[in-house]
Amino acid sequence: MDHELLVLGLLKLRDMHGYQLGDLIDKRLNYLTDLKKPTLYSMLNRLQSDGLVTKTVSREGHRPERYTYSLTTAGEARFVDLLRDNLKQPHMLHLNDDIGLLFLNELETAQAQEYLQEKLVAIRQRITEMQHQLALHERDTPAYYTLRHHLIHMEADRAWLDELKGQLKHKRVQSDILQCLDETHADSRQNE
Amino acid sequence: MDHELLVLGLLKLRDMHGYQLGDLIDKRLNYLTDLKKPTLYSMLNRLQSDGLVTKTVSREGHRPERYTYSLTTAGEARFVDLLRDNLKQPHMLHLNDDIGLLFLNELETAQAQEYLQEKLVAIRQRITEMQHQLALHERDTPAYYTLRHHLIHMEADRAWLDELKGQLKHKRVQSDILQCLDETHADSRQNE
DNA sequence: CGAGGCATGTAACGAGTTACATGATTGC
DNA sequence: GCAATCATGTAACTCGTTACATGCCTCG
Repeated sequence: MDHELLVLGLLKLRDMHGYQLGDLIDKRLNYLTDLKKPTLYSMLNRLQSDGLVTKTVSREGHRPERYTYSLTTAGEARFVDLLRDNLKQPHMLHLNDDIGLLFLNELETAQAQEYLQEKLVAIRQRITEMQHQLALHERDTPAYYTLRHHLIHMEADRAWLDELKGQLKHKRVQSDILQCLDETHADSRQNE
Repeated sequence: MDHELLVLGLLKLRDMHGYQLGDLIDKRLNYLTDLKKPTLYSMLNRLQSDGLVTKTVSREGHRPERYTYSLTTAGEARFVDLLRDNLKQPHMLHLNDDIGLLFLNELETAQAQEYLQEKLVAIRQRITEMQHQLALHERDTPAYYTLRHHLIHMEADRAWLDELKGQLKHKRVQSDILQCLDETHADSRQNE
């Protein structure tokens, strides 16, 4: 539902046509999500049949037709609902990096280190890019907030990778993911 | 593909049947992802028809049948491929919280503060829970790594929310999300 | 004149969710 | 005896992706 919140919110700030909306999300808000254009277009159609937005055709010269969308009253109400939920809810954050991390000891230490180093370099670069982007915005604007929030998380990641790099050198870790399986049924019966 | 990595990786550590796998993910690895059982079952079937795992039936007493899965050689190769990609790639992290953050000024300051406070309380609680979970694991084990990584991010979030709370009090922010729209086409023509 | 941007889609597909079905066993 | 747990699924659905289609405009 967060994509819906995004689209309704942007339309609340200003009426827009689909392509404009899509470009904005692709080019300026790509750090928030990566909603693709076809998904967006079909969502706009759904929002319209749900009565949350209205569509008006317009054409400038001989350029392609534009369908400009505006929020209806129902759309505004829906927006507020979604916003409230989004702000209250502590979104469960699922970091896909962690899944690889879980199997780190299935690889040679040297290999793992090489891969993680690659990731670290890429993250450092992203951080720099984002810092430049952040510099373009005034303090205490919404875009500033989200960029800063993002940056904080990326820096947390970088710090983490630095820490991990150091620890990997020293010891060979052993897996304990499955320990619970043994514990759980240890008293009742043997598993496998 | 990360779910596939997870399942293959767990099966590499130990042969398991579907329910066992599902329970492990639900109860011990819920901070990593929230793969549901039906999804898991259908994935296991797909992995089997792709020749990455094999299935063997077993029954203990009159309990329901179990289908125990093991990695094939192809499965192991696939696992290593996925693991390499996962470790190298700096996953783009899309924080859904940020979408709400973007529209913070569409709400009364007091309201926004109330909602964010609610989120903050929930996050603090999660941090405590996770600290307890972390205490159960030895240092330098894979589970320890992932839990610690997670904790780092949640603490980053908490710090961020504390910072934001302070800043919201002072000033009324104004939206600058759309500034780029005006800029981009300012020279060519008027938008809307 | 060709590449790339503007503007909107369709079609086929895949991954994931919820709700439901089944049937046995265990624990209170 | 009733609820929860064990164990495996099916069916219908939503969301999202990729690849493709169309056609006009602008810039070099």
